[in-house]
Amino acid sequence: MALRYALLGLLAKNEATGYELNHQFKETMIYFWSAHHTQIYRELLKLEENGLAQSKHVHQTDAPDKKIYSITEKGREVLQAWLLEQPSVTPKLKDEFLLRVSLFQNLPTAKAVEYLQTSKEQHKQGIQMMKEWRGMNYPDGLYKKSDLGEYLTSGFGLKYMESWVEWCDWAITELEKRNGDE
Amino acid sequence: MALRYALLGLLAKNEATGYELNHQFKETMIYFWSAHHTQIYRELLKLEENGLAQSKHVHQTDAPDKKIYSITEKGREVLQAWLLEQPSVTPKLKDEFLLRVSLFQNLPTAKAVEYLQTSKEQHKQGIQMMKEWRGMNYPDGLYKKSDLGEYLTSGFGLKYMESWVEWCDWAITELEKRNGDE
DNA sequence: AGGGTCATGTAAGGAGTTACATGATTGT
DNA sequence: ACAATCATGTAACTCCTTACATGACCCT
Repeated sequence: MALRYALLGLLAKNEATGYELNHQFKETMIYFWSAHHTQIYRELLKLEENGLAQSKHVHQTDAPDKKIYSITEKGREVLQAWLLEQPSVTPKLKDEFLLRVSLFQNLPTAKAVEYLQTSKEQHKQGIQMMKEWRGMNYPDGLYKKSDLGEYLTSGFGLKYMESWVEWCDWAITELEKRNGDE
Repeated sequence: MALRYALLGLLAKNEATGYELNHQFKETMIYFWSAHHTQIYRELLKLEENGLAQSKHVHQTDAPDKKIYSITEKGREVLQAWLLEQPSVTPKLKDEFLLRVSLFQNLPTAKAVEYLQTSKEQHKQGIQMMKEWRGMNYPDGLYKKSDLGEYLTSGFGLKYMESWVEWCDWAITELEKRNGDE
């Protein structure tokens, strides 16, 4: 059900096409949600069926036609109700990289260190990109009220990546300490 | 497919029943993977079908009968091969709480702050529990080679929760700064 | 000439969740 | 008396992923 509310949340800000919503997902939600475009398009059809969103068909000559979705009053109410519900306690993360890390005793140390180093570099790049994005979107730390959630979660994303990098450094040190006794 | 390797990884350490594997998941993998017992039992049946694990039935009088699974040579090979594959770049986290946070502009500030405070307390308790668990399992920071992965990922879990708490503090401050202009 | 962007979808299959089912023993 | 622990599963359902499909325009 969460995808439904993620889409309603984005539509509560601005009307958008499925294509745009897909990009917004990738841009601002990577650190806590993800969805394929196929899933987004199907969920949008359901939103419309249930009267939570409505669409208007727009004909274009220079590009394929598109459907612009907007949230309905009922959609806003449903979103509100969900937000006021008691959130469940479970975090429920799924990270395949950490799953691999949990099995590092089955790999040669050098290979494990290599994995960590690659991941560290990727996250360092992510930090760089996030900083630029935030600098662009919130100059001088200022943001619109409607961007509050995005501001807070992008702050989380940054912190998450920073602590990931620190953890990589720690883990590499730990691996190198043990190097030799395998 | 990842669940399959998670189970093979646990079985590579020790033979275990589905019931035990379910508990091991909850104890040591919460910060990067999760699975319901129903899924685990189904996957174990498949592992056996594919010759990656084998089971022996054990009759008990004081408790229900059980099936002890152990990894086969083929299972170890398949696990090895997966570990050596290039890990994919995508993190693919799903966190319903952060999804709610991303929509905080639709909630009264007081409610948003309350959510953050509750989450902060939960994570502080998690840190406490994790520290005790690590103190018990790795006295003086020492661990067995076979626990390397667990040692590294539990270190990650600790760091993750700590940075979560820090982020909550920051987010609460940000919310309180804006309080009044809604 | 080839790749990227815009734009929307269907179909098939795999992964994950929820409800149901059983039943003895142990602890509060 | 009631809840938790041990122990395993089926069935129905929803959610998510991957492959396939179309086609014009723009940039290098």
